[in-house]
Formats: sequence, C-alpha cells, structure tokens
Amino acid sequence: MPKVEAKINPTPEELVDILSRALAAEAILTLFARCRVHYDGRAKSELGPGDRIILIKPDGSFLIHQKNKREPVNWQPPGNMVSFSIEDGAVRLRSVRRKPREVLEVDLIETYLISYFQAEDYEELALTGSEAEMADLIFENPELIEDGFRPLFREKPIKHGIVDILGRDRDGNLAVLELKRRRADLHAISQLKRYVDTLSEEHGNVRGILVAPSLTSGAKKLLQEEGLEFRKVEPPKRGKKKAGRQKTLF
Amino acid sequence: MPKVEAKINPTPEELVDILSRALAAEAILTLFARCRVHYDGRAKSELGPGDRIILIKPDGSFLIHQKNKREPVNWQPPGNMVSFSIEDGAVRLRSVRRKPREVLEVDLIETYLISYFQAEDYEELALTGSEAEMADLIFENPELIEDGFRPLFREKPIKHGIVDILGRDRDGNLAVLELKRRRADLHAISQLKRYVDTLSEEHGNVRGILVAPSLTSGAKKLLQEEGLEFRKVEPPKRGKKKAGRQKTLF
DNA sequence: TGGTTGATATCGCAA
DNA sequence: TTGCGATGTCAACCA
Repeated sequence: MPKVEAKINPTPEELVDILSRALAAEAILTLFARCRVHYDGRAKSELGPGDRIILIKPDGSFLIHQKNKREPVNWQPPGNMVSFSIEDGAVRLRSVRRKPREVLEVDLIETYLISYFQAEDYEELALTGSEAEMADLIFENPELIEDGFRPLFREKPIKHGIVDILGRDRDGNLAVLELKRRRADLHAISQLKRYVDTLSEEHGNVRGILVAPSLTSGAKKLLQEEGLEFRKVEPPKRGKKKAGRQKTLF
Repeated sequence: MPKVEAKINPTPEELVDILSRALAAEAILTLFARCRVHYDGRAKSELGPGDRIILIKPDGSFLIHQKNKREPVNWQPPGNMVSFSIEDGAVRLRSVRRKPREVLEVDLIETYLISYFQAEDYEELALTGSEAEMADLIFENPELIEDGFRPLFREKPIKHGIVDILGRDRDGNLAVLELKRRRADLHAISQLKRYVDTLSEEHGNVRGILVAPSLTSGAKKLLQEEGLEFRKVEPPKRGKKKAGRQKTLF
C-alpha cells in the first residue's frame, strides 16, 4: 500500500474502496466534500450542506473543518469507532464514542477528493515557557518571590484542591503560590483565595501570592480587597540548543 | 481555477506554483509532508522531522496535525499573514501574528501531496444543550430551582465578575445562580462563592445556588462547607425540527 | 482593545 | 475511572 493516495472526484466505488483501505491501514484519511453533519452526545448539533475538510486519524480522532477558524466545527476525540454505510446511494460516515455516548454522522453529498496518508512520525513537541517551568525557576531562585522565601512543596494536594507551590516566608509563615504563565484573571484570584481559605482553617496566618507576568484590572482589584499579594514573573523560555543548529546541520 | 487540485510528489516548481495559486485564491491549502516546525510566541517550541498534515485556511488559520489527537501539534489562530520562501532549495512556510507577536515556521523536507480546495459553505452550526439554553429553561420554569423563585437578571455584571442569573426567593432574599452544563467542579464552587461574597457586602443574606447535572466529590464537599446549595438540572436539548426534515426534503 | 466566561473544550497526571 | 488544573487554550460577547 502506498504512503499516499489521492483521487479527485471519485466514483462511489472508488470512494468506498479507498475509504475501506485507508481505515484498515493506520492511515490518516482526508476528504474534501460537500456534506451534512449530525452530532448527538454531550450536546447536539446539526450542520446543513456545505463544503468541508474531514480528517480521520488512526486513533479515531475525527475532525470536520470549515474554511475558517482554528477549531473544527464538529469533531470526535480519540478513541472512537469509525465506520461507514451506504444510505440511499450516498456514503454516510459514522463515529461512535462510548462514555460519554456520542455519535457523529457525516452524510457525503459530493466528494471532491479522497486521500490518505500513512504518516511516520516519531518526534514529540519540545515546548518551553510553561507554568511547570515557572515552578522550576522559583525552586531554583526563590528570591524571585522575596528574600528568605523557602519553597517546600510542589503540586501539593490540600483539602480543596492542589496548590502549585507551598512554602514559608522568612518569618516562618505559610505562603501559597499560584502560578500563571499568562496575564492572571478573576478566576486565578478565586483559585488562590480557595487555597488560602482552606489552609487558614488549620494554620494561622497564611499568605497568598499570585505569581504571573501581569494581572487584569478586575483581578488586581479583587486581589487587593482579599489581602492577597502579587509578584511579577515571566515564564522562562529555556534554551533549546537552537542557536548554532542551522550552522551545524547545514 | 478549479475547485480542487491535487498533486502527489510535486516537483519544487509544482509545489511553489500550486502554493502560490492556493494562497492567492481564497482556498484551503492542504499538505502531506515530512517537515520540521519552529514556533516562538506566547511560548516556544521545536518539533523534529516527521510526517504531518498541514492545513492553511483563507482566514489565516494554520494547523499542523500529527497522526494522533484532536488537537494540532502546532498552529496559528485566524488573522495571520502566511508567506513562503526558499531556504537552501527547500520551501519554508511562515505565518506571523501581531499581538501577541508569534511566528510559526515550517520547513518542508519532503512534500508527498499538495492540494487545495475552494470550499463554498454558507451554513452555520445549530447547537443545542448549551448553558445559555439552561438559562432559558430556568427563566421559563423558575420552579425548577424552587417554588417561588423569581429570576430577575441574566448575565448581570457585579463588582467582581458576571453572574449567570440573579433572582429572589419566595422570602425576598437575593439568590445567585451559577449554571454549568456539565458536572461541576471546584472551580465552579469558587466562582459561585466569589459572587456570593461580592453581593453579600452590599446586600444582607445572599444565597448561592449551583445549577448543574452533577457535582464532583470535592465540589460537593466544598459546596456544603461554604453553605452553598445545589439544584440538579440537565442542559435541555431543544427540538431542532429534525424529525420530518428528511421526509420533507426528499 | 481588554475583560470575562463558556466549551461537545482537550489533555495530562495522579489517586 | 474520577478528580483536578493547565492550555501558545479558542471563541463569543460586551463595554
């Protein structure tokens, strides 16, 4: 079976043939088609006739993309059974998920292109600038929070939730840190307050410190009213040996 | 220009030709290719060589999909400038976003297929079972909350946030409703508590009522400790005139 | 443009 | 499996 196959304006027989082989092989299936879509599961939707791109991946992920937006208009997450049938001479694709029960059906009205791709890919994304790396940074440089701060626990489960960093300040007071890799909003303040409230029940004075590059206006107001604190920290972008790579390889 | 064009294993000249025409026309561009990906913006990432599917939409959305998962491994949201260049004889795709400044670069190592699709689509998704429809339901049937409940405001801005539904109970007490279309978690409780705390400052006794199909174990505990209440309500799936449609049209 | 929140969120991790 | 929280979240809506 070839790595790639593509057929423009396939006959029904060609469509079914390529469809069958692509699903049997662990290939990514791509269709350009005019279609209708029905979804019923956590919610329910209908999408009338129009041209879309349909992607079906080997893990069962099912994506239907319109010509705009980053997000698929309809989809199914990984782990689904994909099948097809012929209804009144037209092909219907069907993806069924168990738990929660969700059914996605695509009626192909006209298929402009069917193709598949047996993709080989052993690389994983290496990403830097995450909240986890902010935590690394603070454990390595606790003075970024304040002089004398000692981080003690990370991802520490407490009664109501899981605290990012739990430590003590120079006076021995408990301090809860909530880290945000981007501008912090009201939600972040409520989350931090929940941790402070929870820990205050058992321990006396507990400080709550939001660590983020910035705050929304509303978050700043609420933070001040709640007696919480803010430390400005940017998520670090760690070196990825990027410098020199082009020169080395080429 | 045809609605669909596809070329398997294009020569560099064919690749550039089709690429240029697809970008100039308002077509969706699809590539099957072995490639490297570099991203720098809100975060930063590197992805080594492997086979992926690349989608570039007319609105500038840029998706790079690996063979698994619903989510693209790298992407650019709508509203970007897409361009390409030749670097050491190989094509490099480039998508740049202003504010926040983000750059996505794809080095094509081997292109197995290039295709485009001039999709015509005038239909929008009709979805039911949303939180907004839960709110409709409660305004129509306030007794679902309790006898004598009177909803007064919807999406009502208060000092710290926006309340889903604000109303009064049979005794005239203020009651804040927070709606969740799915199982409610700790975040939902913190959000509701923020609203209750805020309103309690100015008004006396304020009830907080979480309206959702269910609660996580932790959410239930916290809800009880905070003196908040719970009403079990499922998001309604409204009729979509689905019954009879097929018979009517065909 | 910034603020706020919903989402069929998805995803990863831990108990 | 459930719970919990991050995400380059995205997208809608409003002031």
